Amino acid sequence: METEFDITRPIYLQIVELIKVRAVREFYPPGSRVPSIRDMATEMKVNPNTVTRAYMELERDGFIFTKRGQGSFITEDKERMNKEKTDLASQATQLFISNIKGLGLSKIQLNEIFGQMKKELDVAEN
Amino acid sequence: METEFDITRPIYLQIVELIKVRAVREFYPPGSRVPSIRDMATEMKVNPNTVTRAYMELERDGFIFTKRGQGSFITEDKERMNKEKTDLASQATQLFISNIKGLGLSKIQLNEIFGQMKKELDVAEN
Amino acid sequence: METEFDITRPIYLQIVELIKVRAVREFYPPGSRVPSIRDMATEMKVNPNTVTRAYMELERDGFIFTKRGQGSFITEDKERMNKEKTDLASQATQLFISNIKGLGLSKIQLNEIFGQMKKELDVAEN
Amino acid sequence: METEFDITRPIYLQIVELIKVRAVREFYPPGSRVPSIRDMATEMKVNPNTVTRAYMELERDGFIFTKRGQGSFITEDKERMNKEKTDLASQATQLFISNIKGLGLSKIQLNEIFGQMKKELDVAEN
DNA sequence: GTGGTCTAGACCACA
DNA sequence: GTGGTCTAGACCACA
Repeated sequence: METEFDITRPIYLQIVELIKVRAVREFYPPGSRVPSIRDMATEMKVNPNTVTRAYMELERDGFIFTKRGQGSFITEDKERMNKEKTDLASQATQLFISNIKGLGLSKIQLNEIFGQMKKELDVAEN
Repeated sequence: METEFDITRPIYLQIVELIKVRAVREFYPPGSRVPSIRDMATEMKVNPNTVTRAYMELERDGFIFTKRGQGSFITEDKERMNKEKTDLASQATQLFISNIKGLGLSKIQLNEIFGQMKKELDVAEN
Repeated sequence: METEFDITRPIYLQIVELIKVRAVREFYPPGSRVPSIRDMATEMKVNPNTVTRAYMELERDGFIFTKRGQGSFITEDKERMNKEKTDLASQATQLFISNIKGLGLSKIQLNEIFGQMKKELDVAEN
Repeated sequence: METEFDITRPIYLQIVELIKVRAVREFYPPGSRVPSIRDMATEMKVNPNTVTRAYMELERDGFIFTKRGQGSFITEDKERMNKEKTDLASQATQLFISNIKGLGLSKIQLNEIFGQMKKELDVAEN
């Protein structure tokens, strides 16, 4: 099984993204400790090795840093976090555009959609 | 393994959606024949039974109709197709909102995003 | 082989009807659990997939509802059950008519038949 | 495959009944020739041996008689034919009763059914 | 335990 | 060729 529709990606990458989303949303605030590999593996029901790989990726990426014997911590680098936030927003935007493009929606329909988005995201129309 | 990361959905439902997207985008125009179960199974690298299930779902749903011995065809019901288009747009919108919400983006950032979307989707700002 | 004699219908549809008959006759009362897929497959000596298909059909039809991990249950919707009862009666009636029609029975013979039916079905003649 | 619901019976018996129904309805009038084994086998898409067995059954039963080299013919015995007619009517009646019994229909519903039957079978109510 | 999904492969009816 | 049905059997999620 593996098709152009199989949207599964490696589990370790899914964990990488989860950590990023949680950090950006300050569920894991800057400088806070992320769950231990063991705990995360239990939560995710995956093998600890998989979590290890995810944390290695995050560390190489500068998103977390590890203190021997103490655990891993979210970066306190605000620039870094902002970049991540921007990336996530950008990915979401690109995904939306590619999903919507080609549907042949009318401008009226598109404007309705934007209206809804602005309302739900608290962006005042002027 | 079942985690909040596991975004896999049943393959047959992924095929259902693929057909819908292709039809709404008129890659499969109204009334046209969709690939045979065998061909689709080959294309997707899945078992023919899985495709059969997807096609059954689509037929039950009134999205395709089947002529025994001849194949399956996209509905010519314009209302039906419009409803599907609206649904796809709505799903994409909801997904975007849930992805973006909670990132704590500023109004300036959000407006930039809307500007980009409008540009790529050819919606004139006024 | 496909002749006007071949009265076989798909096994899964035969199971669908069996469940309906048993429910209408309250062998499976409203809200009661129907046998598990495995048990029914064993009872019927068919493959579990075939029973699964029958149960899917019944669920789609609103005749049973399924609780994951617990089993499938007969609808408690009385309207639904009454409709089913009426349908079964109607089918039986049509079958009888088509079997009897064209035999060229005399009115006397037909009236004898009705008399027998009324007697066995406890419908008082007046 | 073979369950309590599998209502298939031996093909040769199905052919036996078909011939009887056709004869009683005078599609094959008394004394007329029934199709040759070969023709019937072709019509039914079954093996000639199967038809042979059906015809043997019918002959043993006195329903048809065979003239060497000429074919098989429907009995001209009117008593015999009447008995057959009565049997078919009786079978249909019993089937109807067993289908309807236990459904718990009200007398009103049952009387509606009888009304419909009488109408379709041209039995005047008085 | 329960149902849900999937594969591999067979055989059939229809055209 | 097309879809329809079925078997045998695997593995999974849910409870």
